[in-house]
Amino acid sequence: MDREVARGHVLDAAEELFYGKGIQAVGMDDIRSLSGVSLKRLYQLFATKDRLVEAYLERRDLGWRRRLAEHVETCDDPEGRIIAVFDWLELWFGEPGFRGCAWINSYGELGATSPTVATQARRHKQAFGRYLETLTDGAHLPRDLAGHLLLLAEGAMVTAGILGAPGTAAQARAAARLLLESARRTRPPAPAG
Amino acid sequence: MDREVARGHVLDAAEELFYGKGIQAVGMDDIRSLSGVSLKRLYQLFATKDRLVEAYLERRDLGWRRRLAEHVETCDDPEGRIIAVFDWLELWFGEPGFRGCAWINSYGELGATSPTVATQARRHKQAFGRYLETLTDGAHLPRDLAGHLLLLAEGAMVTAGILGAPGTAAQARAAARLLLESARRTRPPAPAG
DNA sequence: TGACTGAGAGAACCAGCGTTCTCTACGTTA
DNA sequence: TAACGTAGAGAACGCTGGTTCTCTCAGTCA
Repeated sequence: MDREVARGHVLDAAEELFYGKGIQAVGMDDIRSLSGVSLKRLYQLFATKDRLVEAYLERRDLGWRRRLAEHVETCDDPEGRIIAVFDWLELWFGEPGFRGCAWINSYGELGATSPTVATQARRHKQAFGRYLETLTDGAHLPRDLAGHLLLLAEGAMVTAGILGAPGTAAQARAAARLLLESARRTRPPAPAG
Repeated sequence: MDREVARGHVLDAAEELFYGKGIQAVGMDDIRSLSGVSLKRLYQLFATKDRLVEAYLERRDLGWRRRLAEHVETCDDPEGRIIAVFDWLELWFGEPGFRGCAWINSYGELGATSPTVATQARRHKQAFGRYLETLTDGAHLPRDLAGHLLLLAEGAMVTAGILGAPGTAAQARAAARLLLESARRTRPPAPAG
């Protein structure tokens, strides 16, 4: 089996298990069973469990942000794009197996003891925050708004994860609309021409 | 040593260690060392680690909500009380050893495998949400606002915990003010008399 | 005084798990 | 065909940690 193919299988298994059950609840043996990659090979690909966790979080970060961006880019209106973030959250929350934000969960589990996990969580949230800033910049709205939207989105992820309330994303979107209107009122769009 | 005194010492140790390092990173032996209560006594007080975790989360829930309510009640103005929630978050975030929300962290760590922890986290968040509803009811503002404020507060806890950004609570408070104004505009206070 | 109860200290037991090692078998090349 | 390198299966190792057991001792009551 090709090295890259094996790597992909291992990361697929890691993502399913780590996200679904938590990192410490999953043993390297479980990864082996689900991926079909032998322990020996597994340790050739990832020297320690910590490295596997890091690779899992890195790959998921790229995928998560790509999926979000792809959805947002289906919308042409700069302000609509901001709202589209919350539409995408709603889609995500509704996916089978949704269990909250992988980075929030990992950070809660290992943030205090694993610098690797703490760093990955911080990077992911910073990247998401910067992405929201590109959206508010694109709509000529103040960056304060991006900060507020970040809080709403994070709160929605947590609340949807713990409470599983079905209307959480819609609630966040409604709040986002109100904040967007407030921001538009204080800083109207650049004059045409 | 009196039973209740020993129980208090154990829970003090549990709270310090579980909150600071995560639940799975702390062994019963660590609890014994810090509390000064022997393992035998410890297991007489809490039959299993799971029961100790439950008692820790229950006691912390009562203390956390009491401290919040005490701060909020220093303010007489119904709308000011709503803002006071975010003032209190700012105080909390600034405390030494702050490491995010104990329930969000516990849920991330054990929510998928421990019904005890999942239940405690859900209960705590529901109680906090209901408390916010009493505040919006008291200010004659719609309950939608309470839901939005919950998302902001949860998002602030997560963001302050992971990013440690010092301005997070102030940002959440600013967003809360905007949402409160929006809500007041659509549903003005009940007519006097 | 002498059996009994309860407490503390710490060893012991047992299971889980990260990591490594052994054994076997198969494909490749001279 | 025969030596060799590599891979897989799974046992083994060592450590951690939840839980229980043992031993000792102080205090109590007949």
